[in-house]
Amino acid sequence: MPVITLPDGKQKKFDGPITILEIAKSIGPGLAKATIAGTVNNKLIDATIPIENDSSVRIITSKDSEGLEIIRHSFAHLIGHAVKQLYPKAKMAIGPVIEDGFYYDIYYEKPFTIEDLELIELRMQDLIKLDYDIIVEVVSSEKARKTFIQIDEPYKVQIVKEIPSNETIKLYRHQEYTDMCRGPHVPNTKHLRSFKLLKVSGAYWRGNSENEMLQRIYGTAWASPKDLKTYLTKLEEAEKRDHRKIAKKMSLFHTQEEAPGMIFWHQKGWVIYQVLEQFIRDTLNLRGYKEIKTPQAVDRTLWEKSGHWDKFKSDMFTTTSENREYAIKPMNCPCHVQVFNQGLKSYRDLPIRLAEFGSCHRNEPSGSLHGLMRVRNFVQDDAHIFCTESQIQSEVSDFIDLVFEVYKSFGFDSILIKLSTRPEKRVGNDEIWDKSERSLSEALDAKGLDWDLLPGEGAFYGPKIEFSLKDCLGRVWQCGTIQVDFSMPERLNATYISENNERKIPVMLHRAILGSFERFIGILIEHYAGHFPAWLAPTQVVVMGITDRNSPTCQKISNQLMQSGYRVETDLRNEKVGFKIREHTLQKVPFLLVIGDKEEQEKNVSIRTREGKDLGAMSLQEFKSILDHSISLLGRVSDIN
RNA sequence: GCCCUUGUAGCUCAGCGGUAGAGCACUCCCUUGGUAAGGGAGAGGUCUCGGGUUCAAGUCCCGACGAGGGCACCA
Repeated sequence: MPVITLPDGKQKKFDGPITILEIAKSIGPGLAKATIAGTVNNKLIDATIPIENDSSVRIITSKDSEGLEIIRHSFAHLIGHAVKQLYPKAKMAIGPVIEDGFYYDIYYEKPFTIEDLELIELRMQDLIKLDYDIIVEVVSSEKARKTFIQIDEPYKVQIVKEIPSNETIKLYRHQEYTDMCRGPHVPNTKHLRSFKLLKVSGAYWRGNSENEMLQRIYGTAWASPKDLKTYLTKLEEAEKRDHRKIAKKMSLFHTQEEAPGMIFWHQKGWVIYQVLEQFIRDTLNLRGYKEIKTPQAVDRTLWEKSGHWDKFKSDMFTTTSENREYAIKPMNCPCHVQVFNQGLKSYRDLPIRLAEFGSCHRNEPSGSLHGLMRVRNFVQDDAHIFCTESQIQSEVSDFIDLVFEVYKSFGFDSILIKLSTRPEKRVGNDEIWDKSERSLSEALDAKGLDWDLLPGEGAFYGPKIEFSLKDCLGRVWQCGTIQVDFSMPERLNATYISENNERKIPVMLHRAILGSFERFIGILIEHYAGHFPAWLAPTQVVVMGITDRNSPTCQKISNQLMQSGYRVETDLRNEKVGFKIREHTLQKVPFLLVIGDKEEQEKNVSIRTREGKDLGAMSLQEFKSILDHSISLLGRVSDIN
């Protein structure tokens, strides 16, 4: 005789075991219709599993976030149902929920094509329309094992094997199709309405590249057709922001076959790059960093000493000369230690902060290359801080402030922070790792920041904090980082003289704010959709005339602006002003300056913004102050779109 | 690196066995026009590269390279 307590505190008494669905029915038919699952004492449960004891219960519909997740999970099963009908020989592996959707990994002898995907989607739609009940069955792991052996699902058998044998397993029956899941799932396919299969791709079984490759079908699903449409529109919009497309239209850079993963910067892209570099240089100079420059290619013996040769040999580009082997540097730190090692250092000299805009090459796997986001040649806003152990925390703390300040200058407010700790392949003893990891987490906590722990994801020489930004597609890109390194200074014989006149080994902090300029510019292109704030805009002003008569004046005004240090173009082409306005607006130039007879007479310039706003006529002096103001805002503008 | 898709004019794309096509851009001519495309003419391609099938190959097959989407990797 369970007593059921509802979220509003109301209690209901039932004569015997009762299901979520039945409780919902007792409240009202509308609710019953919308019921997807429930929670019993805050634990998720299927709508059709009987509750025996007194419990507090919550009913879940598609309006709850758990509800949407359950819907997506059930859609994954529905892929299974459809696929097994169409391709009986397919073997189902795993089908989890992911952000905005779900996928299913499947083994099948032939690769699925786009046409297969359409067929599967159509079959799913047919199955949904049957409004069939999904039957959940709680069984022993032995029974589950036998079931999957019987229907010849080897991947499921493997998964069952890894579940402790005393645990029960839930089987979900979709008519003739049987799947297995922690659940819960929707009780009927009538809850599955708004979805779309998006793509097929390869994926390793268990995410391990040693294993066979399965085929992954991705889909998205939502509580309503409206939500689905909103999401699909968002995807389209995001695609328009793709930095590779925008960069082509704006002529920022290109790549070509002969140099995969390396960037040919065009003038306009290079302007952005240089403005960024100077901005970081100025910022670092104010904070006691000393900029240096070190060699591109260094003898392999240095990389052997630093430990890179051992761990990353195949990822480095090498070259030989006169029987000596060199590696093109994949990072700057070993060279920075060489600079530190010149001359005897005292504890009084520490911390020493050496910065370099160092060009690095890494032979990244071909399949990982992606526009500016993942390249083989990149430049970091790199620096290494040599300090004592007692200085670590304050250096880390200052750096975190710096990162947030710099990101703010670009208008980034959602920053993800992750702390990565010791990996399996590493140098240095556990005591050192304990100390390093603690110093990072304490610095973060002292600032009251939210962060995620990534166990085992640290660099081989030390733990790290990573700062990541999200791009328009929701992909997360790591930018800033700070890494504690107790090992490399020792390996490369860095020392300083302590207060007690002893030789001691400094701690080294590897750190970057933007990460690579390439990636950061990629993120900026997508973030601004090409509408760079005036500070970064490759061309800040275009001066154009109405007729040929106005050309000399245009030229004069352009020259004046250029002499004041602005980035200016002059458009004297034999085209109508509307045509020129259109072109430069599409090129996202922030300010368009129009000169006609009227302006010439009144010694004015007419201003139009790329947003289409007419600022009217004004003196050149007035315009300059508008431009100065716009530039001084940096990227701290919320209305850039 | 692995799986799938893909590579035609400067760009975006059509053509899918029978001697290369469109729009935009480009060049020239006309037009001097007041805030998102004025008009006309012309030029432009070893169809990524290398093999093969065929009387005949952008078109079909194999391979290489690049690109796209994932997976794996990311010091």
